[in-house]
Amino acid sequence: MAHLQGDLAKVLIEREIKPSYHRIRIYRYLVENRTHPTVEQIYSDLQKELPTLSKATIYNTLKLFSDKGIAKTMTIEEKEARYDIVEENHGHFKCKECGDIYDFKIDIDDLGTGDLNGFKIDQKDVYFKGICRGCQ
Amino acid sequence: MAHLQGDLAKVLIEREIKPSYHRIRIYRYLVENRTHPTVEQIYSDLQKELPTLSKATIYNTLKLFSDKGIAKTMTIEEKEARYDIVEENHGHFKCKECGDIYDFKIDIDDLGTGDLNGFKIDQKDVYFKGICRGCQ
DNA sequence: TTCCGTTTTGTAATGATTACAATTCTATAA
DNA sequence: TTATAGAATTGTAATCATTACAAAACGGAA
Repeated sequence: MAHLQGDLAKVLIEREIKPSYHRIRIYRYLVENRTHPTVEQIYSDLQKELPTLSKATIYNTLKLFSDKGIAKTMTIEEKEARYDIVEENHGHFKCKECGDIYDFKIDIDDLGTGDLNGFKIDQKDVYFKGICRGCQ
Repeated sequence: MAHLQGDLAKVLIEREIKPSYHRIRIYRYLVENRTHPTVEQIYSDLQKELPTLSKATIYNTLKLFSDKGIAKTMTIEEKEARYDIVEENHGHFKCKECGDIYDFKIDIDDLGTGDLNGFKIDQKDVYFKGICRGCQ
């Protein structure tokens, strides 16, 4: 436990992220709080110990983490909702480059319901992200 | 084709949606444009033919359609992004009632890559929605 | 036609996110 | 140790999708 900060710093360095103090603390927060926190939550919790922390830093840092692959955003990365006629058995692929969204066939019901016993599942969505053929 | 409006109206009535003219036109737009349109796109396209159409109506109507199950929103219904440490093989279940998000085990790589030949897939996300055990 | 409830409109408010310039920090070299 | 350059952080203002809400328009029943 004594080397926690150091261990975390190592992870950042491996991913080519300079381990500044704030970055380490934000990363540590994510590791210790597996609760899908919002920026707001991260901010209000960490501010108790880091009074000068600003939201802008959190946004910057999370964006950096996402780019480097050690954290990810849980929305499909849209601030604008998009709408769809209800239709079964397809997933959505979003190209990071051109932003286009492609449908692809997938049997979503093949997905087991995992360990969701007793849960009522109304909707199943599968989202992939990457680079489409045309943008490679 | 002559009865298009009427056919669409029937679908709405089946779902207990009073088929007002604007509602039919918005539904028709979704049926004819399988392009995951945004509210902005729906608005600017439909406005050419329906000059008095307002965005508020589109928001209202899409919300109604979603509630009645004939359309769906393609985001996980959050305006606030949530963050996650990168970790493999779990999906996210969001309870519509309490808003909590649960992880569940799933082998996402079991999902075939569908017909995405030549696409580079960086990230695969599975989102379920419904009612959790505690809220039933 | 009149009336009532529903739908639609327009605008103002909200709230997350981004942009950006100014400030602070950090590591390295003199 | 001090100076300096580049990176990180801050704070605030701007942006933009979405929601709230009251007023107006609409539509069907009597």
